[in-house]
Amino acid sequence: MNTLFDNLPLPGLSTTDRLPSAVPPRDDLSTGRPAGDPLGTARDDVTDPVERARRRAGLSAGGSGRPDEAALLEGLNPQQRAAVVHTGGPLLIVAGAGSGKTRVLTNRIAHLLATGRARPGEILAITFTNKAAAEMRERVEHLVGPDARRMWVSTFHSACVRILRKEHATLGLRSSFSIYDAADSQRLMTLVCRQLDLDPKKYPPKTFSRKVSDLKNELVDPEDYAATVSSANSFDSALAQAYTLYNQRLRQAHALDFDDLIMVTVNMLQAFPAVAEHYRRRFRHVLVDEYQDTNHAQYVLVRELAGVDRDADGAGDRDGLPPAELTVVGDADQSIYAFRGATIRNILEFEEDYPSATTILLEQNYRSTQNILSAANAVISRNPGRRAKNLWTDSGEGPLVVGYVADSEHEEARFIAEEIDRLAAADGTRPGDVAVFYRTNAQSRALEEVMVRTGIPYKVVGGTRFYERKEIKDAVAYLRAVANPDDAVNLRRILNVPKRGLGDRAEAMIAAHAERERVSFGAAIADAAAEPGATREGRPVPEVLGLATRARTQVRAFHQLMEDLRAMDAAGARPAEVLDAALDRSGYLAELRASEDPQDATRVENLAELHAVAAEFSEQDAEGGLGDFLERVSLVADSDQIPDAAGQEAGQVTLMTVHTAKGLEFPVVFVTGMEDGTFPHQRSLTEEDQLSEERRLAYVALTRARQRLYLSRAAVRTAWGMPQELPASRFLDDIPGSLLDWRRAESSMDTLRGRAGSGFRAAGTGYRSGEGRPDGRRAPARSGPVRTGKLESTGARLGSATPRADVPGLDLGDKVTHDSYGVGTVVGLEGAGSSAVAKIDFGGGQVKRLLLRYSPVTKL
DNA sequence: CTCGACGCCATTTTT
DNA sequence: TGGCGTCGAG
Repeated sequence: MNTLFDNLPLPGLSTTDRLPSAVPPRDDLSTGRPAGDPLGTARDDVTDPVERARRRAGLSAGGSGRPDEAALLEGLNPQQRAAVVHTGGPLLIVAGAGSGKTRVLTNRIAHLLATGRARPGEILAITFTNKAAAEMRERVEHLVGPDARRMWVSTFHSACVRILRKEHATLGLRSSFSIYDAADSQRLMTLVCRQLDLDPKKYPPKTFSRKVSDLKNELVDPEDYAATVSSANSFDSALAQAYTLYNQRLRQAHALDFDDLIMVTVNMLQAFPAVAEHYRRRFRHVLVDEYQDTNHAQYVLVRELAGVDRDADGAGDRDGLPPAELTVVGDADQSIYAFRGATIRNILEFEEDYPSATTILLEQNYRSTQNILSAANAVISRNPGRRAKNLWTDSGEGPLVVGYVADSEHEEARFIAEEIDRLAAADGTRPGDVAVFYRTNAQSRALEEVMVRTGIPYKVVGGTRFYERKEIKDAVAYLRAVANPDDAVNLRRILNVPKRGLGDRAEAMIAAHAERERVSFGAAIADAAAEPGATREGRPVPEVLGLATRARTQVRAFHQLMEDLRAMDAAGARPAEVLDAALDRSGYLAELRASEDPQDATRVENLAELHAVAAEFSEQDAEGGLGDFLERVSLVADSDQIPDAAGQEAGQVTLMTVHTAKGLEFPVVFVTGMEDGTFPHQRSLTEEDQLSEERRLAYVALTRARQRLYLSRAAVRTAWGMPQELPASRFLDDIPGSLLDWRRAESSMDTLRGRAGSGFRAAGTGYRSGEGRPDGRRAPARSGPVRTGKLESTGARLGSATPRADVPGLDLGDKVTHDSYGVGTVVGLEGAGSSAVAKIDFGGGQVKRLLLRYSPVTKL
């Protein structure tokens, strides 16, 4: 990913002579609050022409003597160059996979600075991951020197946190507000639902939590939502209620969830024009990476920060500011986060949103061989309604894409391991050059087993993440509760962790007290801990009812612990010290250590790891308090532990999901599980939108490969303990046969049957790998490498008696029987072939939409 | 209040 | 298949 860039000759960029010596030194640690100086006048006031000239001179000093601006354009193709130098109106850079977009973005920023068109403090560059942000910052810094530190290069979320921390008073939030991740939010939602007496079966908190997230991404607040809901719909009105209460609870806890970070910032900017103006004056250049993954809230945020495209609507602006220069970079074909609210329309309709926009297409790929690109293009080109784009490369054909059909996931894994060994022997491919992708985390198991067995060093990226581990969440909950005494969710989490005899009952009493007295849960704990008859601010502390003496003693101890920890924090203890004290004095660590469970040993190690992170944090930022550390923990999470180290330095094969792989590249890539039902995922098969997203996902997967690409599938995959036979992925069908080198084109079963086939076994047949089919014969369906068109292999599995591979010719009104739903009537038919769907009324109000391909439906 | 048993349910997830 | 949450018995 960085090779292009690293090889670029950069004359005259020794960073030492970059800074005009006239500029007084300033502590770079103070960048946390640079916005007090919106125009950056205190430091880089370069309105002085002399100073400006000096800066330019500094930039072009030394080396080849060529102006630095030229160096920034060196080695770029015409489109890239145009993107770097573009001036003025909004700019959309449509950057295909591997087209050097990061380089363009960084060079563009450097160019802005080099030409004096922008000062570092005026730049806001937004990425989606902390890693991408760090990388960009580093690269720009490398180009233009330490001045670059004054830029804001961050994720949407951390930029918002930075703004919100500064403006917390405006919002009535304490500055150490808590940030709830998805798990915290869900916990809170569970509490809320329970309080509302909602039946968790009918109204699952998990679903509610997700819906609320969706609503926030759409900037729909509880009142808005309640207004749209008809009282007739019990689900929606329950949701509206829950949303309202959930938000109240958040506010009481001085907490924001992830989605709030964006939404609240947007709301604030809209509600307080002066605040908005402040940031607009500051950020004269707004650059957004991965624009295709922005959701509506982020889209609006960008508009608020950059200002609308007034050239177009001619509307006067209140603050008399022209809009900032907006640059967005993205690739609609790589949008794979729609399920989380990302909307591809943001990039597709950028030109409508910003009528004066310029669009630049980057289509030359510097990453992959032509065969790999052709395969990827073939897959993505099937997506409907897509803006045509064709990636090309001049780096040669390269080897064919290798295909492999295994009998089972174990066989698939074995093939991969053998191939890795073979490549190592043949051309010295190192494990670190290799990545293995899969659609879902569960698929890593078989791969890992083989890696362990064959001794290939490997590393699984993703999965249960460090900060999502229970013990880490517990420890962090202590810290959060220390920093924010009102944080109900985290207090409740640790109230009885480790066990201190404060169970549901005690918790409920405290919660009831908080409700009754209209105080926070934390305050209620304080009340419960108070001596009988104690007073606070002249008034008697209200008694917490229903709390047994025993429980009261425990609450007191707990409260004392928390207060002591808070005192430590207030006295300036480092986060690591507070963490130490919390784990130690609570008995948490002791409990783990005493445990026999080997899992608990790893938990202790994980906590040690967290401690190390905290210690390291203080080394980097000696002034950083608990709040700063928590912010880091909440937002940075472990994205940096994952990536670059993965491939390069360590000689380990990288195992990860395709989602995780986005933005990375490897010389050798194995994409596994190329089966309909695995990739594309089962649940996306019936919805066109979702299928399109799967296809984009496949596109992302394929375009990660530089030299060699392997696509493999398993004829039988065991999911949830049940072996299932799965047909080849339709994405394989999309790839022209001429690009593929099938090492093994059919499964043993296909061979046994005498025909290649995507055969469907009868529902309920306990097939096990290696076992022959009892019935032997099957209707022909797909063939392996060379497919003769798409046969209608939509075999609804028919009862175990007479399997057929074609669709039962269903018509409206036909009577059918389904293995689990029983007898029903066909009331609707949609689609054809492999995506044929029938609507079947099974009586009793049960109308099901069934994908015939997978449903055990038999015509009667 | 705690612990064990049972039953349910299972994508992807930058922040 | 396994992880989690809810239920009943001590």
